[in-house]
Amino acid sequence: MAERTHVTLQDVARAAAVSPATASRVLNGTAKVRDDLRERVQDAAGRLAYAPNAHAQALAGASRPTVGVICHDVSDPYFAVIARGIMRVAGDNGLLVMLASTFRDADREVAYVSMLRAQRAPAILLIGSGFEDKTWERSLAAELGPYLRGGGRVAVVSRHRSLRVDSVLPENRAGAAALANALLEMGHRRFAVLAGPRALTTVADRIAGFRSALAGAGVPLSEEDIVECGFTRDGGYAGMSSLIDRGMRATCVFAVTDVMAIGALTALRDKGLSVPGDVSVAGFDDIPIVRDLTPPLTTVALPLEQLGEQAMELALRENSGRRSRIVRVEGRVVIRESTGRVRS
Amino acid sequence: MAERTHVTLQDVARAAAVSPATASRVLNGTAKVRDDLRERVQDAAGRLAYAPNAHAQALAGASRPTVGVICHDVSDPYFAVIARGIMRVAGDNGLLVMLASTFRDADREVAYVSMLRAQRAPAILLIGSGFEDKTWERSLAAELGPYLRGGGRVAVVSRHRSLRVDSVLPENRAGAAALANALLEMGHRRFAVLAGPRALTTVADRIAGFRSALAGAGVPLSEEDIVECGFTRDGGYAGMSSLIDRGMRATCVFAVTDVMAIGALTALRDKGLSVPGDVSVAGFDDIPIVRDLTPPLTTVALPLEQLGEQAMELALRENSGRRSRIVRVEGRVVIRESTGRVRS
DNA sequence: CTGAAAGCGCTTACAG
DNA sequence: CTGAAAGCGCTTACAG
Repeated sequence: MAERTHVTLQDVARAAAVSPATASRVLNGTAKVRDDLRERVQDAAGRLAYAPNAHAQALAGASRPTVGVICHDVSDPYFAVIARGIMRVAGDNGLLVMLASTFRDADREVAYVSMLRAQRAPAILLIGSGFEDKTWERSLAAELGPYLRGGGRVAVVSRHRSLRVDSVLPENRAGAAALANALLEMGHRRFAVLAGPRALTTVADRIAGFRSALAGAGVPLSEEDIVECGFTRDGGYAGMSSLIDRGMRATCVFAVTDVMAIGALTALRDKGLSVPGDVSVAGFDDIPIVRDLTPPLTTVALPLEQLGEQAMELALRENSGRRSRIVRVEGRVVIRESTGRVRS
Repeated sequence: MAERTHVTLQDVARAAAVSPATASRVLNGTAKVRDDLRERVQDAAGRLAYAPNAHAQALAGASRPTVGVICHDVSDPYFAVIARGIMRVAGDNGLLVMLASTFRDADREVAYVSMLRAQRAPAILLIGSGFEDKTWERSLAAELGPYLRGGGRVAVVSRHRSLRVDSVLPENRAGAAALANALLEMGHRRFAVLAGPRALTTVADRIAGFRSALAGAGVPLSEEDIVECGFTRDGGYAGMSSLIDRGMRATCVFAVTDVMAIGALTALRDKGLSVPGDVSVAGFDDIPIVRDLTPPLTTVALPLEQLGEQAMELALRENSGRRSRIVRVEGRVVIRESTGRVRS
């Protein structure tokens, strides 16, 4: 490998025949400098293609303008929309944003937090449901605590409360309950649920909300009606397929995320079943693509972009109180053509 | 804001009653240290929740394990799959990956490169078509050149060659030509193209390939048959809508990306036209979601994940030669149900 | 306004 | 094996 050789402030100062201090002041605009010196410095910097060493700057006390955002998978459309909101607010505040995917690997998540902490990033955002996992939470808290005490800002979206940091929380229970009520209203009485891992708080909350609304109407939802499958499009496909294979009795299937519902719809198509003719399907989140499906998907719409905006704003705005702030965000049931009335 | 106060190596060393040098050696495992000292250091570090300052480490010469990846929009499914490939290879090599979205803003792109350069990231990857824009290219080259000379690694995907860096290039012309031939074979003779900005090299190449294959068969493609619209799902929707409104004569529409084709399909559905009954639709890229559309989309499949893997590998593998390396990647036509034969 | 100097928190030869 | 010291490249009081 070629020698790593960099142009330094020293080099620029020397070329401009000024002190490093003066060169620094010119390049950062932190103080008035005589015109001719300023020009010489700018000239030299341009000529030498000088790029300041961010590490040295940071070490010397300059502030870092790059916030870190950690999610499970940037390619998940749910996250993608949230990220857009985060970046909008960050951009408005002159901040750059760098994203990382953990693929739900706890170690990797801690590694990213640790790296961001080591880099003294001004803020860290954690997006997406956490696991009900004490060990994981503890090692995460072990990173986050000192980071916060050191002046770092943290905000999370959809994360279990026990982290005790500023949070944006979708009303998963209420949203799922509202959806259940809408489906009951359409005449459905036999349901199945495509669930992701139950240890995910988001999954648990959505199932609980859905189930309690059904219970309120005297409609049971047994454990057999709940298929636990991957929290992905392929998971939804597999879950729906097995549901069909074992002889589904449900008139309506609730997939706990739109992404899973997409897989479910394709599984139904592949098995030759029609939606909503043979069975109705509903999801949760309202990611943009569901409008392009055939039929368009009934779902609980979360203001995803706002979720991201609010999280970034929480991280930006000083928390004057002594306890963590929580912003709760409501979902709204959107009925589209993937669900139909039951002919009685 | 709370005082930013951090635990330093000094603090750990003091607490363990050793020198900073020894503490450093223990924490990095760079040299043998007597067992009792080692334990004292590890104890102290744990107790104080010590996190090394990455800036100081970097400045002192340690290597940085985080590569930067810059794309137009992480939420674009095309990029998402490529990113997965990048991350797989990076993970195998013990590297962390941070992603950034530019939203096609040249200034922002340069800002990210500059930041990564300032941070002395070991490698920078640029993903996605560039504009045919000299000014942009120049300012980018002004950052990349010194970065490379300083020992940084750069690799790009789908980027115009003039940057003169290691590249992974999909065979856009050949792929589009093969698609055109397949469609001709199905009996189509009247085509329309939904194109993104012509200044994007990817768009220009795909149109050129498509058109030249048609020309080879004596089928003209006039400028009026090409609708220039946004390089997004909404662009495809708008482009298709206007095509319909002005009285489309084509039997087959080629959208230069799958993402645009998705919008086109929905526009057709909204106008009450059936695919492929009334009109056939084809895309390019083969992003995963197109299998879930109804009907599934005919397209040119690019091995997207491999594109990312190869780019990361280029950045990792020393370039012994004096010129930049180019990896060309072929597309493969995949006929699905969104295209049909023309009954003659 | 400008410069010399100290200091940010590490790592790594260099001595012992 | 261990420690004192120099140095990485900046910024910012502190003097002038």
